[in-house]
Amino acid sequence: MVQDSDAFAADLLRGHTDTIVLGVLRRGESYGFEIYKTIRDATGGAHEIKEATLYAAYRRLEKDGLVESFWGDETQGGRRKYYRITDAGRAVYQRNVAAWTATRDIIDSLLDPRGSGRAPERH
Amino acid sequence: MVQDSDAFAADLLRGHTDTIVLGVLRRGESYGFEIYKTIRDATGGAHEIKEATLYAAYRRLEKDGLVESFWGDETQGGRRKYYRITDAGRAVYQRNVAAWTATRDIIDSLLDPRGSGRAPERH
DNA sequence: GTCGAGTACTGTATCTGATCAAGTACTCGA
DNA sequence: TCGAGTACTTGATCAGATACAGTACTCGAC
Repeated sequence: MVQDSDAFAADLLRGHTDTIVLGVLRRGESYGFEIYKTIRDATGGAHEIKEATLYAAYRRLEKDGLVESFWGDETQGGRRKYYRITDAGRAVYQRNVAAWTATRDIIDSLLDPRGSGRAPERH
Repeated sequence: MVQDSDAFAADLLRGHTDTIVLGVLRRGESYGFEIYKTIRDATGGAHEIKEATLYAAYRRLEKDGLVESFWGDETQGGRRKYYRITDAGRAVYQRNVAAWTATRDIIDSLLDPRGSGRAPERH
């Protein structure tokens, strides 16, 4: 959809979800819902990455060996599945950040967003 | 796919295609293949937005009234379909650039790409 | 004079990540 | 005990991107 952009259009983050999750886990292990809240808070409460999207990403990342999971030993109460980034995950993360940086600069140059507080083409 | 990122992973630009096309047309009317070449050149030859993707975007944008098209009067040779951004298109473009800027900063803050040549968190 | 590369546009089928919608299950404070 | 919040899961569906294929014209090379 082209039109709406209340705060964010639907899937502007698409394709970056895995990298974002790796970016959160790079700082330390965490569990599913906490990662979700971290991202939600980072987006200023506009939490446009939905739970289902993230849980799908966790599975994808684990299948690819980029994160590993284990159940926390919450003796009482709600179970939590923790995730930890692997070495392979860190390597992919580095590459994906580079890809993001390049992509970001390309879009910036094509959109030329004046007044965005950032000067394009300065180096 | 998480893994590969030779130059760009598959659809990192996803969701931004329409905005990018509007960004090109904002500078002046153009025809389909020329827009394609403009974007391809901007990406340093790594043309990750495919022709079919763009032609699909043109149709979408026209359907939504954000661009209008007309056939060029190439008296000799290949027909060219020209596109011109409409007022509605400019309005949407402005909003989408704002959405892009916000999205970009969120991803930047989550990825914290040090050494990207850009200092996060400065305001 | 035709052959291939490049230009230029189109259509259809398929893939994949994101989302919707719903459900399960536990905790804790009112 | 009831509702809100925490925490995870699954299945169906959507839409944009891509693969693949095709049509048609131009122009330089051979």
